[in-house]
Amino acid sequence: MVSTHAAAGSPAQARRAAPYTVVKQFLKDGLTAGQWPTDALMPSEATLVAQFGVSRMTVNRALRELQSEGLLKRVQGLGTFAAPLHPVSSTLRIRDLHEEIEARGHQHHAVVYVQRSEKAKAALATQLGLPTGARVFHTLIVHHENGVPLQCEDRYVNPASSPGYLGHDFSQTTPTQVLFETTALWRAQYSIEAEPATAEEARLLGLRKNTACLVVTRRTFSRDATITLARLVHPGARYVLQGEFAP
Amino acid sequence: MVSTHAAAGSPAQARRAAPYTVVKQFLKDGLTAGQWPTDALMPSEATLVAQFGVSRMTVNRALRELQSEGLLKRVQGLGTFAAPLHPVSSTLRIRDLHEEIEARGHQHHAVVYVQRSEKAKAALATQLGLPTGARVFHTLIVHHENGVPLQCEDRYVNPASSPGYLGHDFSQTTPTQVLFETTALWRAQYSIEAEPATAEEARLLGLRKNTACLVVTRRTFSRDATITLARLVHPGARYVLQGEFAP
DNA sequence: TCATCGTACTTGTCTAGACAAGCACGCGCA
DNA sequence: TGCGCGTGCTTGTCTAGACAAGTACGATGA
Repeated sequence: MVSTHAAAGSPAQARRAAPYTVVKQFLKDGLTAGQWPTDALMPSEATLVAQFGVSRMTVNRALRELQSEGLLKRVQGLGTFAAPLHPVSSTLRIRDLHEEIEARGHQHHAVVYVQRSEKAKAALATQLGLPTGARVFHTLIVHHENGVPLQCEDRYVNPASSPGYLGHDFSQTTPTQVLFETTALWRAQYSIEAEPATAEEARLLGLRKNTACLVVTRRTFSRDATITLARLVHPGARYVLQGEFAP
Repeated sequence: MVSTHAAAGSPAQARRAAPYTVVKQFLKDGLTAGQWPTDALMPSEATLVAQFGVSRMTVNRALRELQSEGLLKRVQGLGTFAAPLHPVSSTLRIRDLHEEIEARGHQHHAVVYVQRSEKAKAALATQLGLPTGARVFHTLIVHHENGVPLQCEDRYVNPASSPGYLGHDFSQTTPTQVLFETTALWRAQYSIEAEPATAEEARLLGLRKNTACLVVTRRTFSRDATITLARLVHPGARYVLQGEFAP
């Protein structure tokens, strides 16, 4: 095949779409149009090569990317199949609060209530993977957006992971930032639930007791150890997690 | 370079890792070990080609995949840079409730309280992209896990998107499944917040009024129109959204 | 009848080389 | 001094061909 790669088209024209994106778009369009229902056999690489007049590597890249985006399933020796078009599962993005407030163009400030070393009780020690009674760092900070309390951050940190943790001024920087810069973050677990505010949380956030709150519990791990355990309490009426997806 | 592709190694041995995965792992390890701090210049493709003795396409694939995983930033003409190692933002998976319950090996059943066509009030019509007073389908269903009410699903459906919606028996199948099979799902928006249960919700879920609930609001779109608007209310004490990420 | 082998088709991966395009920097010129 | 252009580095993409490996299925033989 002669290389048609070089030229063509008026130079002032918008640049030609890369061939692999053309193939991707073709398949994507067909999928969203219902041309290939779930588990239908898609055209083989050889077919697409012939159809678009490109090399197999190009077609392969298009298919591989669509697979990694979850739109296709590929089985060696069998073929390529249409994946269930997002079985209503989806993903939700969780951002750092400081970032989020700044991104809204609002002002963030933090009030530190607790910043000390404590002896861990049994339950806490277990969660951090430490022996009962081991010393852990504890901070309790309330974050405000434009002066309104938005999050109560109750955090325990494994001293082994971040020995200098307590030395920071958390009215100027956030624990998240500190931990992020001083530890090798490796894995995190989240859970989100609704709970009534405890008496203390209600006081700190300026709420009535038992107000519905959105509670995010986050555990963060380095390769070997638990770095930190955080309980983030948000007034339900003021805080919303939002997400979106598209195939 | 002579092709070393063919042979080597005892045949009974575990198959050699693909070269691109070797390069990927090398870079991943260095990143998590802190060898390249955020925004550090990573080795160029040419360097890695020389270092690993593979072709540029192979190195390129490794780098491209790491970029799509968010671990690297690449700028044409400049180089490859270490991305901030997940700036604590992460993603949370949202699954279909029916799937989720079955996956736990539990029994799911649903009680239908409302299943009819209604005239949309102004606010609702706007959200569905319809004129005020247009007819919309309305279902109100409570889902149980092993007999315990777990979710109250209040859903409005655009008749244009799924004309046969009301014809289904929702004690046997879920609206999610029906809509998924009959419409071309294209995009969805989520929001998650904590709210006290309304009187009606409390009654349906067997809760005291004002109990903290986790409320997921989901809007789903086809390419052109809004398909459905759903309000999913979960008792805070019984339902937890969980997620995890790793680089 | 049933097990086994070969074949055709599929995806998985790699190679060596090529041209395009974006960026930084330094040299030369006005 | 200050502007512009060339040069060298980088990534972005494509090609044609190759071998590997997994699957299905029909043909062959016991």
